[in-house]
Amino acid sequence: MSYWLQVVVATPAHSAIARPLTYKSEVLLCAGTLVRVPLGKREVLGVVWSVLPDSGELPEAQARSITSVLDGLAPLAANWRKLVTFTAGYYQRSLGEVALSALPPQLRELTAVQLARRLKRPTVDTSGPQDTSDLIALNTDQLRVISEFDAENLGNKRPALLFGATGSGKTEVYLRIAARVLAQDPAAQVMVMVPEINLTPQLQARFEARFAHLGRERVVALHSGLTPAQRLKSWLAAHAGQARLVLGTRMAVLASMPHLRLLVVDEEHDPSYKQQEGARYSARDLAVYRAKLETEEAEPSQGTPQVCRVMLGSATPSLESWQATLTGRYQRLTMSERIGADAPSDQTTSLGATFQGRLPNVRRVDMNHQPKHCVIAPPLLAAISERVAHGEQSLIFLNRRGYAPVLACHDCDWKSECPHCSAYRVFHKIDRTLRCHHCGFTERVPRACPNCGNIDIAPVGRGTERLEEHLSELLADVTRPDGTAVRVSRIDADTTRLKGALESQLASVHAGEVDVLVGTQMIAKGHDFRHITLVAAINPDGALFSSDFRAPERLFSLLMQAAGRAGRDARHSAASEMWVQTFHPAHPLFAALRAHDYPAFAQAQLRERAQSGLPPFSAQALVRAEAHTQELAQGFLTAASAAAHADFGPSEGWSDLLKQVTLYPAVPMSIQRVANVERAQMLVESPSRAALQRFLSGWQSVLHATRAQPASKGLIRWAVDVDPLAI
DNA sequence: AGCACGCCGACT
DNA sequence: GTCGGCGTGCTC
Repeated sequence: MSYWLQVVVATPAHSAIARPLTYKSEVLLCAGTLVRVPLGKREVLGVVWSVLPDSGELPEAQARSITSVLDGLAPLAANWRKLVTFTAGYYQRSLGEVALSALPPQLRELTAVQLARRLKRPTVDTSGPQDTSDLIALNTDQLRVISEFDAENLGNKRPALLFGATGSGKTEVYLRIAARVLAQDPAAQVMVMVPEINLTPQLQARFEARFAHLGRERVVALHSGLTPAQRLKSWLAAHAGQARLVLGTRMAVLASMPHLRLLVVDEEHDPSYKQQEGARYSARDLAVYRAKLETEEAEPSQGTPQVCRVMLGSATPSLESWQATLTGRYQRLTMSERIGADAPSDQTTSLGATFQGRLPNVRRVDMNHQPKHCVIAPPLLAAISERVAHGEQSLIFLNRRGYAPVLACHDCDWKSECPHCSAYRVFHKIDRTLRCHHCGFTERVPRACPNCGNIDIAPVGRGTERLEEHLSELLADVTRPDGTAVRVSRIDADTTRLKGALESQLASVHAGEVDVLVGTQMIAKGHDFRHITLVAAINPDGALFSSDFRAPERLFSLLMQAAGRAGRDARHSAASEMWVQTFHPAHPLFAALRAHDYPAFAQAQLRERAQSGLPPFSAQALVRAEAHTQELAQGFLTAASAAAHADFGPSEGWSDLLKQVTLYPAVPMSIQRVANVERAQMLVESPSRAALQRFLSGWQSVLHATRAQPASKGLIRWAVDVDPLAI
């Protein structure tokens, strides 16, 4: 007697296999069981998706038998499979791709025997003392938002958005609500997500200290910075229910957590929650969906209903989440106090209410009234000098690494273009190279113009490397209080390439070994520099008139976050400043920034978005195509668009659906060619998210059929990006 | 994605 | 004469 199993395996969306494959088994296995199955000449990991009474459409003889069962592992729960099914459907990818990418990579290599050996290792449960900081009083804001959050447990259990400025004590709120969920139910699990790996160690230490009483290994991290073995270990602990709290990046949202009762998404506006390859999911949006999935409706006969809440937190929420609080779909929790000062970190202090930290004063520098071509306006330079003389630190932002974005010949029109991309190569003075930031192509800087032989080739524009050099020259005569010379330093992706480099450079800033720190946005996030009293944005104007409608939102968030770096130390906070150099000082974005008024900024942005029918007032998807010629890439998209309109819609009501969906013409992507591949994209938009979803599902087969046409020969790949962040 | 099969250039 | 380039096609 054989059983017929539907098994999902890791097949990419491009392959014809989008649905589960049928295998034979001599033993009955339940859905969610992990198995190893033969696929072609290989043996791969698969997940049993369902059990069938027969082999279905497939002739029985063609079905192969499963190789082995990973029976040491509990089957993946129904809710996990529902989450994967939703993710695959919503983001237009195959079930197998989503399911298998949610499992730790090492699980694919392990045989059943190796896994059994791994699982046998006992975990020592050594409880530690409870963190005494639990005894520290919360401020009134924190107490209020927690009780508001709790009140929803009895109501409609909406997702909550915790809106609170940098340093208002959001982390302590997360800790408290997590602690209570864990205490109420000895099996309960909590997931806390952060945008970047950089931010996990300090947060992990804080969570581990607070939950030490639960025992060792009850708090685990899950992110791409872990070794394969660590990742497997964390995943297994979460899957077995052993780990009570999982701290992770976006990938963690798909982890198996059978007793999940709370999800926290810190810095929910952060773009890194959107996966940028493969299944392009938004971990924040999936967290909201997952909480809903895990919240069972109370069954009359049963006792307490199972509740899983989700809390999103930000000082500058995404406009999507903010809009949801305006319509009442999300619960808004506001914290307006900034905790000051004397606390060891941004956590609560009994003095919080008395010594409230103040947000820095924002100063706009009108660059129209400054000397031509100056990089640092004289008043800003004077302010920085003064800070140095007082022994205070300054932070200078420029979102462009390298020495200069372009190298150009003065005689002919040669510029440092990348031969493989439609972009300029950036001049890096430190190793005298020209580097393409898109494909990585690197060459030594030529001595003379490769085109005309002229020696006079010069850098155009400024990056962090050049700004650091420039500032060192400008500040050469400035001395510190002890009479020693000023110390200018730089932190960006180039200076932190080596492992541990970021940590050591941050430590050097903390130790006061740096007076002026130059850097890209990577230093705006999370790092708590206590002695910085001046923050300056050198050239933020680019985002004001960008073709990307989300650019102002990102800029506002970045500047608010940067401003939050200044004056966290109460001794200086009254005098701390955020400087913004701009040619458009009257821009409303800066007015809102000056007032630290996110709600005003959001209101203005949402009004514009509503008028233009942009998200969150519409739903978007992008189809991207790559080919060796731009014509072919665009041709594929145009053909797929035409096929969607041709009268052979895949389902009933297709033409009505089309009326609710706009397909824009195919256009080259903003960087048209990368590594000698031409890229094109097409925007699909609808006022209704549901209509867009139905359209994309129906269109999927049309896209595959278009790909199979002879005209599409030479197309390298295509993919759909649902809810894209950049257009 | 892997891993095959399948036709055209520089090598022991 | 072969080794190997990666274009095209299949995997229950």
